[in-house]
Amino acid sequence: MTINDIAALTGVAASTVSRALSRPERVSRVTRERIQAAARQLNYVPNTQARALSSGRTGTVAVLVSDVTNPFYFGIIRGTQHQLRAAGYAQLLVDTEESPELESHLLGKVRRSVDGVVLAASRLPEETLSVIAAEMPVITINRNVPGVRSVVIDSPDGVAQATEHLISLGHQQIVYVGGPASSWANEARWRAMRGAMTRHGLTAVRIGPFGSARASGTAAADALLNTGATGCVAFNDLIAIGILDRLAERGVDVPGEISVVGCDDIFGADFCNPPLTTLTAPIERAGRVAVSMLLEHLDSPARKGARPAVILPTHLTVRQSSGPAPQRRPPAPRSGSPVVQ
Amino acid sequence: MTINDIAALTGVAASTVSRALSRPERVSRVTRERIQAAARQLNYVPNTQARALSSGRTGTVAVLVSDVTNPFYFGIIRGTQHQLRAAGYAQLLVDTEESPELESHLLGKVRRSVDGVVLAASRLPEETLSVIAAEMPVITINRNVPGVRSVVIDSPDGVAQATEHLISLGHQQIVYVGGPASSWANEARWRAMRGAMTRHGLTAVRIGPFGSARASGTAAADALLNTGATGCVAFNDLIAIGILDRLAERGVDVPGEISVVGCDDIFGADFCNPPLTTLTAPIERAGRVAVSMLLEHLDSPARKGARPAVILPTHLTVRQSSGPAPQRRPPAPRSGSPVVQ
DNA sequence: ATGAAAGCGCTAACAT
DNA sequence: ATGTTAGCGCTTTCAT
Repeated sequence: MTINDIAALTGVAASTVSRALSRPERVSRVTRERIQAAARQLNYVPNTQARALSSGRTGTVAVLVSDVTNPFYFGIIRGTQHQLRAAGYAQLLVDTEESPELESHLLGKVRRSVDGVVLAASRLPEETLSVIAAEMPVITINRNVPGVRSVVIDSPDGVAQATEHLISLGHQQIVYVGGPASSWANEARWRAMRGAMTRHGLTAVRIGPFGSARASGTAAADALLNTGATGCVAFNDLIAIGILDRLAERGVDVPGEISVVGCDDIFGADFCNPPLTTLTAPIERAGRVAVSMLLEHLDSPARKGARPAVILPTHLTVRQSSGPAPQRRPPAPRSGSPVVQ
Repeated sequence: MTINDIAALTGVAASTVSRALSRPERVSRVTRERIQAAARQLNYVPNTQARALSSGRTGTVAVLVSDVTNPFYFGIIRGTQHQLRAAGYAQLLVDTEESPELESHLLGKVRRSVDGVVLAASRLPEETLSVIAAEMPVITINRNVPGVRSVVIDSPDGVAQATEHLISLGHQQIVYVGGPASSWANEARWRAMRGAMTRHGLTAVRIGPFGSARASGTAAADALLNTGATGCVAFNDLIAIGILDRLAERGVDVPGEISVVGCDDIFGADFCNPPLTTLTAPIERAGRVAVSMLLEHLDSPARKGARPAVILPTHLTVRQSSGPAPQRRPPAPRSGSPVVQ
């Protein structure tokens, strides 16, 4: 089933069939309708590869995530999937496994197979990113590099809010539980927290880095207790939930003895125990916006400057893992050695 | 950067370059190394489209899920992603949005763009599935159709275990909370539960169908209370967690007044409140095995009969949402009209 | 408005 | 073992 079959059936040239199907306006109404009818009748489906080979456009967009295992990306993937589908694009899902090398390698591999790329949480250095963005349409999520279109979720602002929230509850010693060292968002969140603390004459403490996994919460919770803090803001909900697990295991009451605030509001944050106070991020929307911007750029690469970066707001969702600071000084560090930076 | 550039640089024919890169053993050692060196130096990346167009193989596998939003599929996607990557394949992720029409349409669209398809929870009728499987390499997950390779998670067996578990705790009135009507797994689970109940001289009751979403749990919980049952097994964890939400909202104690058992053991089932007793399914493994079987078939379509279907065992994980049946007769139905089938 | 013809980059016979 | 020659199915000049 090729355009040639349709051409034979309708008695026109293959090129006319091609036009009727790709640029209907360039063909007379009657032939167009005849061709389209034949195509429908023959149940014709264009061959993507052939089309791509001659036109250079693949109708596919790659979405790179650093870890398919992380629920945060599920939200992103939902958003991209939704928007891509609506525009008739296919989605190539790629897991870079937190490795800059792999990311760069895979990017090279898919380069010719896609029209553009959504980089959700790239681990690549700035320069590399700039170079890549110059070679192909790229949009990053939660990563701000000059000259590269991006959508970033304003978690830093949210982290500041979260910090104020804890401070207003009487907490004085608040710890930032750091995420992966290579994460751009991690640094941004830490800076925001430190800033907020400083504005209140307090000193922020940071522990970590920890991996973005629930299991990391164990070590994080132990380190956290060791600091003697009464509250913490974790890099993300996964770690926060892990901290909750460990704290329960060690018999520490949340929020009675210690308040825990997460980040992102992933699936599960509202039904864990206690339900997690967290920064609600428009994750799915970030995915959708990223794709919109990318496709917008694909359609008119001319307007280079248009919407180079959009920032999506977050808000604090207070649930039950945060509460007033304990009245009495928290007990001294319990055990183990500090992991304070 | 094409094979022609490499050919020019090394002074051989393009076809030799092609061979050196795709079937290294068919080229003399020296030329092969010379070519490979040149390819590396020029940073050559083969054009997937062109390769696909002439060879018919795309190096891509489509994974169709009925709803990217459902955490169950995250597990599947992880598994397929992992295994596909290991074999050097790319993964095209497709969401069929629970619609058989859309599924069939998208299948037609991607048909020529992929080497094979993994159908995770197909909503297509048997005949359609048979037809498609005859036309292209297909493997289904949790869907058993004669003549179609499949990997099915033995949840029915698990549901039987779960039912016995509840019976052994003294429950007599146990309800099956049904999932989507179009789900093959849903029917299989219901049959398993009914069978187990019958073996113990009890009568199973089914409510539903409900959609595979946490929000469905609200209606499900209300209908459940209305039956006066002391225990239930839900089609999946998403619904079960939704039931837990609603039960808490209505002040019903779990497992004191009613026991809730889920199915699949998705992310979150272990940290919801109370932690969910559920059937632990090897979800990720199902994805991996599906891909292995598919690729195995792609490599040697000859052995048609090899491993036509594999069944993956499940096991019951007892947590805190199930317990002894309440001593006294449960209170009479509370409100609303029954949704009993 | 339509047709003819030349490729896109690669693989796959067929020769040598 | 390597070179030659056709295409794969489509888009896209360039003619008409």
